[in-house]
Amino acid sequence: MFKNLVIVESPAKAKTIEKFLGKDYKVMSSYGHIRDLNKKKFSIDIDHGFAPIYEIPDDKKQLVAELKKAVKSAEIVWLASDEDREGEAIAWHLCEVLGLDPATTRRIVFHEITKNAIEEAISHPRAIDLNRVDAQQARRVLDRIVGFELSPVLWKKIKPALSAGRVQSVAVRLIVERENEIKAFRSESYYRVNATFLDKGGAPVKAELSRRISDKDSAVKLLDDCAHASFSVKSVNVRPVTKSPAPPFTTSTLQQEASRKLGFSVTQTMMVAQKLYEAGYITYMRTDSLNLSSLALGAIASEITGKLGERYLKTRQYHTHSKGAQEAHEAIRPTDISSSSISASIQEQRLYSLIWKRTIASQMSDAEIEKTTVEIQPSTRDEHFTATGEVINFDGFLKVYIEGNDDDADETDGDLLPAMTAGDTLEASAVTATERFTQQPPRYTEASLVKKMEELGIGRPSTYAPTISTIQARDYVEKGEKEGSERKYNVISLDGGNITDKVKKEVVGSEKGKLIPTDIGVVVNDFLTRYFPSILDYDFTARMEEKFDDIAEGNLAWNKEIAMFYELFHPDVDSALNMRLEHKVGERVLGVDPHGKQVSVKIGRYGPLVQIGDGDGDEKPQFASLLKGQSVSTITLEEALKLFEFPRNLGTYEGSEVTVAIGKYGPYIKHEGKFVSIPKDMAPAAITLEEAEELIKAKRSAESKRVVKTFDEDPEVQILNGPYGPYISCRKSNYKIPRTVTSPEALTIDECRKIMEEQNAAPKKSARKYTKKK
DNA sequence: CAGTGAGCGAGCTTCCGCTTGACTT
Repeated sequence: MFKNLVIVESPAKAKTIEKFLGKDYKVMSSYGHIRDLNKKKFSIDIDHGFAPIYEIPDDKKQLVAELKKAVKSAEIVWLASDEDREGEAIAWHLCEVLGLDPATTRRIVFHEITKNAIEEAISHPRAIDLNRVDAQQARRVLDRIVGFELSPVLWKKIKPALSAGRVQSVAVRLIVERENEIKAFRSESYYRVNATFLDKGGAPVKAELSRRISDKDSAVKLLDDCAHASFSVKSVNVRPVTKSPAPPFTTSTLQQEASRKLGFSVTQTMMVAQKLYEAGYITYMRTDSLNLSSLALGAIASEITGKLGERYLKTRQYHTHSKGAQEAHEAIRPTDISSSSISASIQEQRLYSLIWKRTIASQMSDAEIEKTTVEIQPSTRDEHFTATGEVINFDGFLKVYIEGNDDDADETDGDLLPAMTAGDTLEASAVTATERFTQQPPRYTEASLVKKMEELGIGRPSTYAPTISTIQARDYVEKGEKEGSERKYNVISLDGGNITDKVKKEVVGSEKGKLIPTDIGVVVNDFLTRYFPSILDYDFTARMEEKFDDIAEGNLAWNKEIAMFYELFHPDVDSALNMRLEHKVGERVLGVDPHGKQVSVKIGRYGPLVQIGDGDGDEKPQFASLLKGQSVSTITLEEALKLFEFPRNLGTYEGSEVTVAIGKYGPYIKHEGKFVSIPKDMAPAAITLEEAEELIKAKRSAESKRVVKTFDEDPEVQILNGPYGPYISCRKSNYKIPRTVTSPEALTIDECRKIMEEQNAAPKKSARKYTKKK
């Protein structure tokens, strides 16, 4: 028996605040939402005011039972879910399910987990805000309608099991449109001219010409002019600049910075952050707030003054400018700022250190920098050279943390310049014109896509990472694997009066980890933007958010707004479903084959394919899948016809046939009933018998390493090497080697038998379904 | 692991936002 029951969203939070509240309070967690629409059914009663039909999912039933029991034995129930739209709805669902009265149940909120904030919240309970709950219901119902009406259109018109939604479809659109910009981009070359001058004392001054030179002839001419010029200082300009620190982390900026500085994927960042949160090292990691609690501000201030001195402190409160931010939590910060490092896994330490530095820096003074610009005039030309130098007079926050940058800028200013005054003469020791190329727009990375999504207000901190996984799982987008390629460029130098011309090489255009649309992504996007332009509009979410705000204010009725939307949206769905097109969506006719039959490419049930014959006559068409790296939009007739040359017989090796074929998992070589995959960088159409033999040999040697140990006593028991490390195999059954075993190769047959027995005896835990791709 | 894609037919797939498990032979 206890007096008070407090329900929060997160179990880690429950643990923390239970400590603050004392023994009269029991704190439990709802683990997020406890009710939702059915996972598979539409669950919206369109004819009755779009009433949502909620249910408690199976994996929440036990939790709900426990909450019900706790409610019975409590005198007062406090609903302390987050102070945002979803939190309000969670509180309301709790009332509905637990049989509490929304009008009288005490609803409390706190933005920070401190004793003061919690006591303050307890002393100011309010009722549930039903208008805000309605805004959440509108959001939920809208997303269900869009997702569950649009996806089936794609199943019918393009390919089964595809999906569309308010957030994911716009994310895909961003990536497809960026790719289109890149395709339309034509790189141009120009010359950048750098020079090193020497002052009277022989000190070097690095400078760059104030304008770009468009072509090689002009560059040579300029260098020639410089060879016959004298140089003098035209002007010296010194001005102070200040730099301010970046605000503390939100989910989005943490994902970006962990990607730039630690090379983490957004999922990885969130997994590591979750660990840190559960261990009590950091505050909540799914947040859009820049706010730091007053307690935290005080602790950070004393940390800075104590370690670095008063001069480095500048207390700042940041305010978010993000669209749709709901600020239910604090910014992401260490819970104990006096710990600059923690003992945990390497990844956890690195992420923690990043958060610690960013948090400290956000409360530090501006850096004070003196920027010097010197203009250097050649006697033979109108344009001048510019040298810039920086002197840091006071480092401020730079002492601790510098924010990363997405574009790989190759500017280098910040050199120290020798003292110069106008009229000084300088001597040119070297002038170099380097060929450069205008840059195509950069492809999105996971992190830069999150940044863009946040700017547009689509998605929430809890969904950035899952959305990026979804669009990859649906094969709309994939991460680039191509390393960069070599490019040649000219370097023309003037050195000691002679002009020399060299060709250098650089590696550019690496696509590793960049998001690139697939054929399916492109076709789905073209289809959706054409037939559902309003949903795919970048401002759709922002406009809906305004409606939700009005609903939350009590100025609009949620189901009327949904009805208005539905009246416009649903007819578009119907007409898209029923339209008849001459060609399948995304189909492209390449021409005719030698027999005069039509050759076309399109998206089939299993992905992109080529088809010979249009199926009009009696003859059955022929099909072949496109290879990885080939695209519906760029494949030529010739390349398409080559795909029908498989399986290809290469000849014989060790007396048996060697054939090349295209399978479900890509191109492969078949020999004596064994399959050998062909690596991505080899063209299956051009592979030779010799190359195939090499691959077969390589596969055999890998195979021989697979067996770690066999036993004379029992040939059916083997220790094998698998992707997760060594394991025991016996008659098609596999057994995990316990973690306590340090050297599996030393296991005896008896030990193996014991391990197998134990695992056979152990009740097989209800095998969780693993949604494995392919 | 290693084609499958029409001409039968049924049944399945799918959204966004809150939360954490239990799981890797």
